[in-house]
Amino acid sequence: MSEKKESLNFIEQIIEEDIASGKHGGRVHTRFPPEPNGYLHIGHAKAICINFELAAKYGGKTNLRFDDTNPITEDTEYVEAIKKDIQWLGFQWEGEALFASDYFDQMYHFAIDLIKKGLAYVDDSTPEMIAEMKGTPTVQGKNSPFRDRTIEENLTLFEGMKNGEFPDGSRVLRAKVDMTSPNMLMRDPVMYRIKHAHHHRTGNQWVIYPMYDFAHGQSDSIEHITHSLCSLEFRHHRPLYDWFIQQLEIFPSRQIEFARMNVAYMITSKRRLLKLVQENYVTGWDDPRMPTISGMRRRGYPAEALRVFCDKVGVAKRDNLIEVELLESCVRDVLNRDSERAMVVLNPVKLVITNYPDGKCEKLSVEINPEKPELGHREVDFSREIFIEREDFMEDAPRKFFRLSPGRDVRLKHAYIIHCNSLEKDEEGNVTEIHCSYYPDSRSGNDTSGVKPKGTLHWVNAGSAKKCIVRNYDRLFTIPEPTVDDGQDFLKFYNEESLVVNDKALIEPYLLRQDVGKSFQFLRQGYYCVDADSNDETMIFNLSVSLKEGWKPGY
RNA sequence: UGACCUAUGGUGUAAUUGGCAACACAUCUGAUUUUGGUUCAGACAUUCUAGGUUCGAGUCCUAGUAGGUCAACCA
Repeated sequence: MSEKKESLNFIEQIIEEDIASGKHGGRVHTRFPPEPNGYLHIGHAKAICINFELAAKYGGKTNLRFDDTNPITEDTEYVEAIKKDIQWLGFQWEGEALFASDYFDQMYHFAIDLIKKGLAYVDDSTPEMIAEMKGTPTVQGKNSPFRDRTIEENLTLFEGMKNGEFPDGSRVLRAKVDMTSPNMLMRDPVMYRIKHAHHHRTGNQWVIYPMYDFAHGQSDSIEHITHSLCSLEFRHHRPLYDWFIQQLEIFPSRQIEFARMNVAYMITSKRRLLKLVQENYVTGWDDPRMPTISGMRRRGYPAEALRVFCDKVGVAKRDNLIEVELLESCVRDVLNRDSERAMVVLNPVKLVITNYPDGKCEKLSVEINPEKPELGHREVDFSREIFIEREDFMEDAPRKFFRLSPGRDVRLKHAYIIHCNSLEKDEEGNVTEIHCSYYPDSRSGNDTSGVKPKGTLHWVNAGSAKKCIVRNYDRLFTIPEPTVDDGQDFLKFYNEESLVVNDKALIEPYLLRQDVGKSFQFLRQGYYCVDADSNDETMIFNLSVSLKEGWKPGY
């Protein structure tokens, strides 16, 4: 057996070094820490895959922990949606879902520890004054006049903060680190602020809430997380993350930063996604155009495709912009393998087979999925009148056009080879009907005609065709990076044609009453899934991704 | 007027740690095909720049250049 050396990403290298050195007894424990203030998107999908797959690879565990330390933006509605998305992606966290708010009491005592060590103080300065004293990246900060309060006074005031004796914004608890540090985050960061707000889990029990820097690392430590993975923006937080753990003398979780994923034509800013929803540019968080996990699910992207995509994208520390084509390739791959085939005519034109007996109806056998022959066949009606795709016919066709044109032959998929004889047009010159004759000995499966047409067309039987609605989706924005210039006007790059509804498409009856979410390959066109808006009257299909097109008509 | 991070095909990641620059996507050829799909074969790189160390540098050293991040009582 030839051993192929597997290449490791930089996080795996760190983990393997830790295991080799016996750190934490070789244990690997990660966590996915969403804030329940919005829906998960493609960027979260990458973080989820990394955390869960890395832990699984090394026999470890992954916690789901909601980072709910800001009561005014968070809600249980998001908690449930986030859980659903993670499970749909195919992952299960260790035990029950956890919450940073579960540790509020412990964090409070951590803060008291720090005060007692002379490493934290209550600051009465206004937010403006604190910002002023903090300096800028290139100008050192200045010490607060409240920095040298006695431990006893700090203890009393902090307890007063906790007991609700002071109004919002009047005081904060700050860590006493170093106002001259070149790292802004080390300039006496705020640990606790006063917020008389209702928390989605602790209700009105608390009026002080810890800041991210005094909650995240502490939660990691409490859960004995070994490798705390986050995105690059948190690089500057690491010295503070380590400082708190060191001063508190608690379990030393380690923060490791990786580059978050950017995908062309997509945005992952929660604020901007919310704006798209609120201003009705999309129909909701799960609009199939949204880069949210729920949106992609409704779009018909299989969870497996998302996982494969995240794996292929890799993990590194440099800024990146992934082409959507890679995502679409992953989606096609899974859908090609798994989805049933069906014939749907999106833009119908009638075709009459003049030498086919009127009133005759044949049951033709069609394969369900050529990639899975074991699935067998089903039957489709064929008769004298059918519909074909308008784009599959051209009166004056170039030589490279392999479809139907007067005088040319073409194969009807699963049926007969036909020869085009004539056509009818309306006053405006639109083709209204195409007349063909068929070769009776060319039936699919036992073709003895010897005719070798260049192309094969999909079709639907006129007598049994049903109308449906097809929602064709395209990228949400017209340029790859709609937020590059950092203007709020990313909306000017909104793609007005990101949704085109087609209500004249014709399906074969087989497609009626299929399960919501089920994917089909509409032969020669693309992958579509059944939308939840479908009902007994009308099926609604969402375009997941089109088939690759090897030939583009030049008109 | 700083600190930190990052630089490898069009895109994204590799390169057994100093030994023939690899894989995937995209693009372009060609073969196969009753889906112009799938599948198969092939093509596509001054490793940011300039010096240096070395038999040998994507990898090590020096100096540049470019991009990113940091000044919420958000996470």
